Amino acid sequence: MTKYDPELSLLFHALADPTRRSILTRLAETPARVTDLADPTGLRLPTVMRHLTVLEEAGLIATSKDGRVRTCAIVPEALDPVRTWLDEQRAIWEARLDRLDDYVMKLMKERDK
Amino acid sequence: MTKYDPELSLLFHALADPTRRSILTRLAETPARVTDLADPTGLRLPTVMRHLTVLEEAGLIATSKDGRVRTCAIVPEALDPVRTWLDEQRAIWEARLDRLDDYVMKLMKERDK
DNA sequence: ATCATACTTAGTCATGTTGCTAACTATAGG
DNA sequence: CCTATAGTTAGCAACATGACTAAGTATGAT
Repeated sequence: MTKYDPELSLLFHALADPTRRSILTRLAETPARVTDLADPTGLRLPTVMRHLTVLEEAGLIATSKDGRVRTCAIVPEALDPVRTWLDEQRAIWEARLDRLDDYVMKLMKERDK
Repeated sequence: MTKYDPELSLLFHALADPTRRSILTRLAETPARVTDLADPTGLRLPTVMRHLTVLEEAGLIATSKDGRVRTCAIVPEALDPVRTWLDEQRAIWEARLDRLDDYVMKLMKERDK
């Protein structure tokens, strides 16, 4: 299932940037305005805006504008597909672990040669 | 903790590509040679090699060369940091869920206006 | 020794990403 | 009305990414 999943790609890509992860962590505390989010990053507003767009397109945050202020908040369930994929992988990987174990060990040793 | 984590960035970035995810899934079944991995992707060898390098640098796979054949295998524990980060986030996010819930709902509605 | 196999390396190309500045729009406050 | 605030848009530069071809190296088979 989910052979080629654009949603996962969007999510993983959004999470691959440290600035975006820090924004998410910040938003986990409380919703915030764009300026509030930009401040601790040391980046300019347009740059942060772009990061917010990426996060929003991945579904990780939702934003709304009230007057001239845009407020951003996390969408907690957005991480579900990631967690699901991870669980699926772990299931498969662990099922094969027995017969892979020796193999991997051998490879690891060889890799460090 | 892990304010700015290059390891997480490497992992998430490696997982953001569907081809790389399909390679991982394929490797979950059994170790495989580079050619075996390239075949189902429809991509050329050098392209697949690059993907393998990304996966290896992220620590997701280990490879070794025996004669002229390079064999690749998954490194199951490589996903641990991802899982840990996800769990951390969920913990924070869910802790704030009560007071965020109304807020998010409002934002979601507004977003779809 | 010769030849096919299995990568590997080098170099190109188009596109995407991340940062910036400058200039613009829209709203709140005095 | 005027001005500061909050965001937005446009456009640029530097570098990264993902694909390719062409040519090289190393190894197994005959």
